[in-house]
Amino acid sequence: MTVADSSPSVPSTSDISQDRLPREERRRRTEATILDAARELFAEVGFERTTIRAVAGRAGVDPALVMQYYGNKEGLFAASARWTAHHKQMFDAALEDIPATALADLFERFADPATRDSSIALLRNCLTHDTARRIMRDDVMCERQATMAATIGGPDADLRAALVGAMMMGLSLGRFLLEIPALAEATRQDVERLLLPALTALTEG
Amino acid sequence: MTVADSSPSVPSTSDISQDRLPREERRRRTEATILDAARELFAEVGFERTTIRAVAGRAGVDPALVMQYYGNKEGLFAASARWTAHHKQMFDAALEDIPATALADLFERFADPATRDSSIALLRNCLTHDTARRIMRDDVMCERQATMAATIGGPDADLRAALVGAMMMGLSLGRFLLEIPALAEATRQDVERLLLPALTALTEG
DNA sequence: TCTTTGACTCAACGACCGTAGACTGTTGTT
DNA sequence: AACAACAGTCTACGGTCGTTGAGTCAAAGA
Repeated sequence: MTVADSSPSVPSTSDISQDRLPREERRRRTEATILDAARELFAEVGFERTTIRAVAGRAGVDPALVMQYYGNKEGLFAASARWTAHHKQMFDAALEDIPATALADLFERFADPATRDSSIALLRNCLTHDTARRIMRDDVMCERQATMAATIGGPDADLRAALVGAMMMGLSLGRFLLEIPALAEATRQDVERLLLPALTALTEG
Repeated sequence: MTVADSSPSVPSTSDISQDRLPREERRRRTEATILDAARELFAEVGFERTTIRAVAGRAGVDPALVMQYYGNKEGLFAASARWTAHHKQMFDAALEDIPATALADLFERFADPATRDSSIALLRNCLTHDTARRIMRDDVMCERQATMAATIGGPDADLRAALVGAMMMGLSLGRFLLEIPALAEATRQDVERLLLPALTALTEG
């Protein structure tokens, strides 16, 4: 039995009484409600255990409507896990600011409810779902890596940048997904204080 | 359609012509063959996409036999992903040897065919399967962490050790699972050369 | 007001999967 | 040689899931 099927037809977002709305606006809202429900479930239980019926149930909608809007389950996931690259600031970061910028980016991404679910959905599924893996590798890791490597410079720039990315992934995993006690309960300040020197050793040689 | 169903009844291990064997020995071999096939598939495609029928097919055996030996799919996975703690050497490692020891442990684990599959199976499923997550968190990360923290000492010992563990996880993920080019193609020497100072900054303050 | 468009639902199909129970044939025992 | 034990197989059930096509009903246009 799928865990996600438990929640009945209680919409998660505040879309109560969307009567008296123009048809187009109403459609956009239900479409967004479905997408939010999908993101939540993909983040909570992963792609395989997430059911179209469960998504529809959480969104307060018929399962067939989900198919009509997103084609199939894969399309729904692709729409849910789309990466919002808000690390433009990384472009402007000087060499000595890379560690702090990378850490701040990570913590803010997981603190903001708007980006948290899609980040977790991507992270949780990137080892078992091909689309998630492709996005994580190409759109997240490789792109970040290129940006950082340009600032780092030197013969090992790419590898150094990739290692910084790997460290960030390991931290996210341990703290937010596996919830390893020592990592999950530590304050952001303590993590930054201990990790900054290590990352700096990686960016500056 | 499940990818893993494609391989027909070709046993993976060299158990051809196990006729003329005492019954007890023969049973042990088929049981091991099944477990190997399961480990491979759990490592390759993950728990959900791995089918009892596919495991049986790869082992050259009837699906019902898998059930008879391991009870259910969950039992089969638990038997496949059992962690073989061969990091006893970590106990003897002095403070300044922790980084090198941790890295050597990681590389050897993924190089040895005997431990590689179960490591990948555990890693690939620890975000979407509860048993894998529990083993990864309690039996792998927390235990390692306690061993290292005892050597590190100081008020931040636990967090420092946990961060080292997280770095190792991030590296394993990026290099062996996601196969991020810069990480997967780098030599072991280059990775160690760049990572050792960073890990040392973490263990010694 | 009549018609049409489109958001949304209902009911069901077909496939796959985990699992169970009865069955077969060979091996070891007396 | 007859019998018992057991590794291994065959067949099928019950359930779930992704997906589909026909149908419903309210809102927009003429």
